[in-house]
Amino acid sequence: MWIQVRTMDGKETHRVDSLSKLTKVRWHITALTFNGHTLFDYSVGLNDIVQLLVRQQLPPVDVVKGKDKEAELSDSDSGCGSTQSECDKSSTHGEVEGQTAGTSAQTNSPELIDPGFGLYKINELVDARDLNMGAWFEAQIVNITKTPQEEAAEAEPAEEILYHVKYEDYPENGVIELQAKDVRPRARTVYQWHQLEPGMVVMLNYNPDEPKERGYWYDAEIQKRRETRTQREIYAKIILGDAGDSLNDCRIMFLTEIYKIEEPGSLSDTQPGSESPLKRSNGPECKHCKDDPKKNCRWCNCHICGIKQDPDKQLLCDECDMAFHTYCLNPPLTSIPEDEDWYCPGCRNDTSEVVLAGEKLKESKKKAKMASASSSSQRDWGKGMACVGRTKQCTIVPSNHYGPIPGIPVGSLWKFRVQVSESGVHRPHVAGIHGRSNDGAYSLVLAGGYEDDVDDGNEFTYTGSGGRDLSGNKRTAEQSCDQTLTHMNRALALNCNVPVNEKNGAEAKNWKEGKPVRVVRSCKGRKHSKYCPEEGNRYDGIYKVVKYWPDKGKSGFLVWRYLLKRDDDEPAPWTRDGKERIKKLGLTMQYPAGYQKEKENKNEVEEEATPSKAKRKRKSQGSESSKTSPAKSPKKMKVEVYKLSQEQKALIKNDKLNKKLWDEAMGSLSLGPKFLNKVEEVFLCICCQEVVFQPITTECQHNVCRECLQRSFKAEVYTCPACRHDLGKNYSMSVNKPLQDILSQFFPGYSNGR
DNA sequence: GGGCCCGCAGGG
DNA sequence: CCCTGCGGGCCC
Repeated sequence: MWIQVRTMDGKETHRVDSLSKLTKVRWHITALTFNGHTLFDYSVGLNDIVQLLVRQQLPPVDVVKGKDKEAELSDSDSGCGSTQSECDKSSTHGEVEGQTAGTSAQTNSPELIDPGFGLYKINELVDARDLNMGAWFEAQIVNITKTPQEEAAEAEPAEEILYHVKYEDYPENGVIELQAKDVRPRARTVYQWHQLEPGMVVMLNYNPDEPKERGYWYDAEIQKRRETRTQREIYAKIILGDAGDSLNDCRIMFLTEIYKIEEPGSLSDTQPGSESPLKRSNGPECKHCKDDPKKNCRWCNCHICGIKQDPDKQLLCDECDMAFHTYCLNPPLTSIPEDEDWYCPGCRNDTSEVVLAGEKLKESKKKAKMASASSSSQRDWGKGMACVGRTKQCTIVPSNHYGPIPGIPVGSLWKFRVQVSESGVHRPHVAGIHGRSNDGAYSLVLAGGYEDDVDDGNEFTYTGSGGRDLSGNKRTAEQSCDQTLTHMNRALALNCNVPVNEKNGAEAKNWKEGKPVRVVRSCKGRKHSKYCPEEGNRYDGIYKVVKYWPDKGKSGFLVWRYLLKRDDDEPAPWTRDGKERIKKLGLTMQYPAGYQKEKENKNEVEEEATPSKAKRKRKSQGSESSKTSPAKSPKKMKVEVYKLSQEQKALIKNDKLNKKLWDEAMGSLSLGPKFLNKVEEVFLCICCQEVVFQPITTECQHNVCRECLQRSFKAEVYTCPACRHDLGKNYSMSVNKPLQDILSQFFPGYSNGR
């Protein structure tokens, strides 16, 4: 188990591995610590992202008073966060004075004041980088300070100059301290088309979220310049920050607004900042109404009525940042609440669940009921695979799907049951049979849980579940009473091609006509069956129930027994054909992401702990050590190509609208069964993240579920969810039937229940 | 090695 | 919501 911890402003991210339920929370994220509560107390779950709000340690009262409170709280949404952790500031005193002086002076007296150091003057107009997004904004310097000697001494020997700037368009952010590298003279030179060359680094307008729209001003390296008779194109690498994040091959939309990056100090002897260049235009603040004042917009105005009026009666939700008229709420509020934070009805948590600082953790009802609450055991759960949850879910077929899972060949191997569950082959975590008592069983696992079962590979007997006393929060136990033909036992009986008989059992007249059961063999069954794998769990193919009958188990209690027989064209893993096929398909043991195989881990540790001289020598020689450990990577095998049936080929050809996508997918036929993963990926709906159902193929060549697109239109968003191409309010949604047909053929029944 | 017993997932 | 369960790590 791992969790990710990051601060609300995104400035600090920590990944914390190998956690367990009782791991005490003791990370020091800047000034913040938890006082020893456990992750469990905080209901931190698997792969959760934990956001911490960095709070300032309160300085003496007189300092707080003089401060602009807004400026001190980091504001992540406006995109203009401050530069450093607020809590580390110690020299707030003098700065406050400078800040206020600068603020009041700014608008009225543009006179430049030289502080005697640095490259800029107070009141100079500059461009300043926002450190969160890497974009540049027009700003003005309101003060310039040096880092106090004693603070700088430890980190960097040289003293550092801090420029205190105010963003012109974001007065609410207050004054931000920036280093010299994040400040530069205001851009004033626009390049001509013919001046632009690949390799040049310039500043231009780009919108990473919606590349065709106006966005913010980024530094970018020109990669390609193309000119035809009718159009000009520039592609550039957008630089998102000085950490090196960048976006390659971005088509630039605003070619007549590409600015030269001014060198620091380059203007100091002319009249810097005195004449203000034309204001650069950013993208609309609201992408929904494009800042159209005539539109009622539920995103930039009241989220309920969309009307702009009464801004003083609009409450901002501290979670989703939407505005709400006090009188639009249900029930309406008569006044603005006094509390510092306010959450809209959609974001508000049950207040009884919220733990305030210093308050005792409340016991939740669910946890009170969980065994761990009452047990005195101090066992530390959660460090392995015993109690983890799934990290993915199989959605290409529904959970009540009969037959093979598309893309998962016989012989597939997984180390843990949770992975088998993720694959969709056998969904329950622990249970041996997956089924529904009024439908049938979809899969079962042979794990030797009932020792009197016999297994001949092609044919095996299986014992039903139940008849055990599971009190004490157990999952298995000795047989202690009779089993009944209910629940999963009845489900498995229903697979048998004969009317169900709950008293005497029954035998199929034509067993092959029964419902198919996916069978997984686990290494645990190896004690009794040589057909079970030596390690992990293996998918062995489709079996059918030949007959079932009540029997007396070794314990003396009644159990239900089933005889299953293999009925699958794919060869069984233990046959020669099967072994060859496993090789051909390159099937190897799958381990969970990030899972370290124990043996290797141990060897590694041992070697590290007690390195003999000889070993150490060998290690330092490098290449030889890789020879001594057997090649970990399996030999690259040529995988058997995925074979399309004639019908499939015809259906693909029919889907003319998606020819390009199918060409792309077919490029992966050589991946064998993984071809279907590619199809899944190519035809994933960007909204619901499942294979598109009742797909609409848009004019911009994207595929979305009809339902998902309708949902978008209902919210008055009439653009393609994938690329934001405008589809128009009256867009007629017609399902791409050829695509639906071929997808149903690849992923049978995937649309059930959608 | 063997008993204990946890959260999770699924059905009903 | 409740009940069930052919896993699997922890701890003796």
